[in-house]
Amino acid sequence: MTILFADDEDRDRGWLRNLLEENVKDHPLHEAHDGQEAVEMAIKIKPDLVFLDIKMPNLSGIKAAEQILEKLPSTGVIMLSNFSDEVYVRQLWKIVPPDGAFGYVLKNASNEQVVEACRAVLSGDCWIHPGIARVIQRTQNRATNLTSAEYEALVCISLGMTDHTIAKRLFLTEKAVQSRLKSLYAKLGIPGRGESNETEFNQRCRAVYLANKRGLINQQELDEWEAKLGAKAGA
Amino acid sequence: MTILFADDEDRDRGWLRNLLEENVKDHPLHEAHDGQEAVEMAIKIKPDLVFLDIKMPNLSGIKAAEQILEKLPSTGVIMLSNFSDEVYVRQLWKIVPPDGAFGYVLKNASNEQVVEACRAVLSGDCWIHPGIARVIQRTQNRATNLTSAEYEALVCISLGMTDHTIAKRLFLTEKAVQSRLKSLYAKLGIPGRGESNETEFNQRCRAVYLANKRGLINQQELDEWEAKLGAKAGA
DNA sequence: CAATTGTCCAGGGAAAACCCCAGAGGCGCC
DNA sequence: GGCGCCTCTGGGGTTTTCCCTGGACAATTG
Repeated sequence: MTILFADDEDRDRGWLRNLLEENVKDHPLHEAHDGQEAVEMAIKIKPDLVFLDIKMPNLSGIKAAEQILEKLPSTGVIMLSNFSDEVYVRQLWKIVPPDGAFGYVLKNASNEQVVEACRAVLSGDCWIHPGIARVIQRTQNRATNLTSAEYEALVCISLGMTDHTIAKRLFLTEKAVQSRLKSLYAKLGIPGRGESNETEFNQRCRAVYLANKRGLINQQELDEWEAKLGAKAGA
Repeated sequence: MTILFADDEDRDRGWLRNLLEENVKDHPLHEAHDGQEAVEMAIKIKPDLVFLDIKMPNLSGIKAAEQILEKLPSTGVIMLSNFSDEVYVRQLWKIVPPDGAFGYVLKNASNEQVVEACRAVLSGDCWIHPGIARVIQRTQNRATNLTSAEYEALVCISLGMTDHTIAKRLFLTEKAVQSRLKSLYAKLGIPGRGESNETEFNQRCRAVYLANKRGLINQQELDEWEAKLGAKAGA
């Protein structure tokens, strides 16, 4: 029962170490300081359980988890996050094997909750922080869950692209782009021009605002997309 | 030399207490758990130094600082923040008396840095975290520093309002709104339609993206504005 | 005082965003 | 097979946003 945990913040790492030493005894503990290191160490020591901070330099916790699960699918993974962002839940959902055990705990969790999550995952169960229960629900709700096409469009307008630019980048017609946007607006519940007698919105900006508010996107994610799409454009 | 510190997170509060006990000896320490409590305690015990987390329930650290400085202008204030958001620096700049001592430290600061900031403020100096030096610079640069009119416009489009809606809310003509937006775009360095041969942007959304990226605005701030402006609209 | 800067306002024009309608192909599911 | 869902497509429209030029006023600054 080996445990690996990765976090770039000294303070959080210390907290986690103390916590695990006291409460989950007799497990060898290993520390990593970023995502890259976590992956390398995991492959070497083949831990049963991995704690990963989401926000880490070099390699995000999500991507680290992806690589680790690729090589060692039976590893238990517990994500640590400061935020209840839906983006991450989305991504995690994709990379975790259907029968895999994983946990998602927010950093403001109590010590007991972390221990609980730890025990659950070690015994093959999942543990989801109460604070993101509703987020999980939303990702499984038909009416509000975005398709990947809609999500792509959302990212693009969030970066400030025009319909025309999006069409070029994604190899679509402008009509297709507008079609995606239309259904995106509908799913986010943004009233159209005719509807809703008083409040008038610029749907494009409103969509960005709501998406941010719901944690569908966040600045870090967008910056990565910007780098990706920008590079494609330059070529 | 009394010290008061306020933070809603148990973990951070414990960290701060230990740190101060060990390094800044012989000062009575007082804890508050939110902004409101911090203000009340400050008025009672009249501390020489106050640590305030920016993100707190009931009353934000900024607002708490404002109220404390109103009653006790000679209090030294050190803000603790997770982020290097320009919004907060903007706001802090306004409420701190010109000759007041204050500090701004990010939460990922080392223990030494916190002690250093503490000592500086106690002896009447300011201490600004290295990570936000450039942000401070920008707030004082003519070409990039937004006027309050431009900032208002920025907030409004970030919330997803149309020109027309903004005009109504702010009691302006649409032309005036567009005028504000135009200079906002210019200051953010967003190329217009004709310029910049290839890259085409939807300036409105692009402005929101860049403003978020630079920390001019953030979700929490926007939510507060939304509540404020929404209420005004309902009346 | 003059010069600068920020703000507001105007008209007219081009482009982008959004609206409604409808249809067709692909996909998985019962 | 029939059904629903997602997606792209088309035509033909309205509204909004953005552009340009230009003027007026107040406050600040040299």
